[in-house]
Amino acid sequence: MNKPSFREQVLQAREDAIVDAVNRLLADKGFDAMTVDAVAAEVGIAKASLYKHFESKEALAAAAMVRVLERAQAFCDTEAAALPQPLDRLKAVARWTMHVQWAGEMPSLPAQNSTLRGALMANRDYMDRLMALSECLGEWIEAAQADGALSPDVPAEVVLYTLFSRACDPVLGVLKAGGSYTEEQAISCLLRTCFDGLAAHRVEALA
Amino acid sequence: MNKPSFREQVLQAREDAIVDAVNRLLADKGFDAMTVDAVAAEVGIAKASLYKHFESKEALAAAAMVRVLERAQAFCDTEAAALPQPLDRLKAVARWTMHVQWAGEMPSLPAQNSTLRGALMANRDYMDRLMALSECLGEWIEAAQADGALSPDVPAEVVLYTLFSRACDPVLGVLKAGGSYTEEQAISCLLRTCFDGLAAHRVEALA
DNA sequence: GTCTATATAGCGATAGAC
DNA sequence: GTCTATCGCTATATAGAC
Repeated sequence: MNKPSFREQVLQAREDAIVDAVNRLLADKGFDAMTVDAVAAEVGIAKASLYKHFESKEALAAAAMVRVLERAQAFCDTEAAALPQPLDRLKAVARWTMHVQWAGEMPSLPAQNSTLRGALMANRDYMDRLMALSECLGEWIEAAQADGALSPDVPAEVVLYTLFSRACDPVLGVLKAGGSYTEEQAISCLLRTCFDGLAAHRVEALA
Repeated sequence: MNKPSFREQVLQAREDAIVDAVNRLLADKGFDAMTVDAVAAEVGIAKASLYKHFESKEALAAAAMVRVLERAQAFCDTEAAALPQPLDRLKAVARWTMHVQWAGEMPSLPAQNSTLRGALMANRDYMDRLMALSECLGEWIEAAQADGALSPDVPAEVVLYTLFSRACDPVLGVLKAGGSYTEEQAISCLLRTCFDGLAAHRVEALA
């Protein structure tokens, strides 16, 4: 682990700026509508220079995904891990993803683009980070199931997929666009919907 | 209401075939990856002929959306309306949308494509059907809230948006691709997740 | 490594004959 | 209304000078 040279630091800073721009565009317009020209324009460099850093548009998207996965992992390792109850950790992570989405920093990729899917699954960095995060969440899910906090009717993998899906749920964007809710109101409402469902629980019916 | 001529019936049949193909491709690859050439190839006619029936790619997508909205409305007017409880009607509709998605017949459009959004909102047919369906569901939602079946913490519009969102929830596709669940198992599980949430209810904790 | 300029290809849409 | 052939544009990716 040598100390990076000044030149390497400058390079790293430039790549960070590129990933920033990709992240913004991905969150705003989506992968298909994002053009490499737009990325270059936002960073303020020529398109050809981009291809010196990343070999394809898919690689750009992968880099943005890697970084958001790193941010998620960091949140899990610190703030979420500090909570005693597994269920509360999962809720904290879900809440965090919604804040990221509200801030316009959640790069959301189309599930159906096959060339993108292929590039991502061939990307070691991306897959490793995704696996690591899934494993961390998976442990909490199983713990929450074991202590009865999570419904036994929903398999662990379905819980995991649902958490990932809710991180990109378009409902939040609609609520933000509508303008009738504060960030806290909208997120709390969707969190409740996710973990407690749309239906009333009617505990009082037993009284 | 004159009886349509034979020529008009042939035309109608052809347009139905076009919408069929568009619907399949939209469900399979999404709007951006769907090409007009592919639509023409699947129907078995020349691309130029397509443009005699629909003026743009966006109009093709709109036609597919109109038809699925019609199908949904028909389900609401018959099978769902036959159920006595508003909550059960909403669950029936949600279940129906999931069956459509499982069958690969749910055209799902990207929420972020602005030209498509503009074309849809300028399309009278589409907007009218969407409004009609939303109004129908909205009444049931308010009725279910009034009788305490739906959580009072979730605003009616959030319930509505959530139902639309779950109709396109990628989780179902992942479960189908995984191959470990039957259609009935997967859909029942997601229905439960949607209406009752991921968390356990712990009614027994009161005992 | 950064730039300008360009190669290459796919796609939406149209022209014009029949 | 259907076809073949093609236009016009855009977007990814690259060549080559500096």
